[in-house]
Amino acid sequence: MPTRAPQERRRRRPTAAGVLLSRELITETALRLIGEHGQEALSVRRLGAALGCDPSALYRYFRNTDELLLAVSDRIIGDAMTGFVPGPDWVASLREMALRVRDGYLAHPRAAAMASYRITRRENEFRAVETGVGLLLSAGFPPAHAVRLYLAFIDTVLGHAALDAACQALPRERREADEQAWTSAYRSVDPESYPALSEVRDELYAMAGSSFELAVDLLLDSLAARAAALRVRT
Amino acid sequence: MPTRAPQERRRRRPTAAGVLLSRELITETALRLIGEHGQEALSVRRLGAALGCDPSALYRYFRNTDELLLAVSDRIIGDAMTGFVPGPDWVASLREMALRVRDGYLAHPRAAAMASYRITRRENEFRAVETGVGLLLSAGFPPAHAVRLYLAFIDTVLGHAALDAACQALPRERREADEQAWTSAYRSVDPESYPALSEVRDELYAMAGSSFELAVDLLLDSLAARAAALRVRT
DNA sequence: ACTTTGCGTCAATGCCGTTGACATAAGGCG
DNA sequence: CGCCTTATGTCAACGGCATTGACGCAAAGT
Repeated sequence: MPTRAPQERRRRRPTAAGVLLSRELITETALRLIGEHGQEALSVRRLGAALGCDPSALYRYFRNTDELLLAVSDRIIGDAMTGFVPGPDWVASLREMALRVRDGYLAHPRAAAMASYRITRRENEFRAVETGVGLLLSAGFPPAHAVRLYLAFIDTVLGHAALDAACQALPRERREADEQAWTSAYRSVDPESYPALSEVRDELYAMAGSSFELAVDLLLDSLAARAAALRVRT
Repeated sequence: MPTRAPQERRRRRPTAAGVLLSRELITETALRLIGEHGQEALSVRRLGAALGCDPSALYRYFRNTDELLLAVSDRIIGDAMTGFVPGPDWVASLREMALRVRDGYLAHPRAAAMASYRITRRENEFRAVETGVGLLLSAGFPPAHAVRLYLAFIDTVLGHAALDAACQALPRERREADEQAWTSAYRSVDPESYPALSEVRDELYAMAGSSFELAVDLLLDSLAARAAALRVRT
């Protein structure tokens, strides 16, 4: 396996522009490109241009763009969770965990959009599950409940994060068109056919935003209520 | 109605292959293509081939591929919601709506991934929003709350549906490997490093399933609690 | 110093969405 | 019935995309 050897490269050769390529440098540059110029800035050709090398040189380091994006995703997850330590308040801790995951995804929307539903089964994921389940156990839930509730929690977080990231990853004009729909198309519906929509027409602008925090808070409220009910019963 | 009503076409002309094009036929064929061969099977050129017409003919019906995608997306919503009539119990009605949307997306797993986060601005989506917001208004929420809570609700539903659909769309062996991970890799972690995981090891198999219904029920519990609190306060 | 070979470069392939010019037949109108 | 307008299918072309195979140079290992 000449190209994707995980071990240190033995031969290194500067590009025409004098750059020394490496997997790290490539993933970093890809992240930077996405962050600076939006999602459509990431193509093999543009990445090559940004790195000062021929586009095809990247194939010495990644089998294809999918593998490159997975490498980028790995890095995102790691970045998001580093430094997180759960506190004594399990609800607040789960909340912070949710926000961290969301922020990590939103920082790199395009990569996130395609990575959210892929299970990495790596160190970082182990630690996240351990942390989340541990928090629910500390809340007093029995193991069977803790596992199921954690799944509901993390899927809600991931689902919302993926949705938000996917919106963010849309080309600017499409995203703006989608958002404007709530203050134009939706505002001017026929009151006869759509009475509820008409009644809330002055609030519809809120539909353009993200519901992430509200949804997480609603979910955590439910978890807190169930934990409290448990404590009363026992 | 601002639904950009594409008024009935007056002139119709068969393609070289003898097909009469229409928005309906095109969206149907697109949906079928995606379902049969994955979302990368959907390109203007392939769609043209499947329809027996020149690719550029499609631009007589849709301004670009994005608009076509929105039409496909709206059709999924329509299929999911046809025949749904909200009952007097708003919680039960929202629950049924959630399940219907989930099933609609699962019926087209590959299309769901690319459609879940878009705002179609079309009739079926109008009706769905009308229904959902109407239910929340009937629960006693003021307009501003109804809109925000509906967004949290539908995003939770769509987020979960997209996750489930994305898993469904994975190649069989990969999906089974992912599911088995919860009964193998995760079960055998080091108890010292991962105490919580070890404590729940006999329940981890549940992580392989979907948390959709539990998550929806948790959310609806929260909504019901807030509605009750509202009623007490007033 | 000599050989080996990793890897950057070049050129080419075959996709993709989209556009503008063109041709033709459908349908209104007299 | 025949003309005229125009909707709409077709064709050719453009520029961008990911990916590949051949090539040759220089770095590593001896």
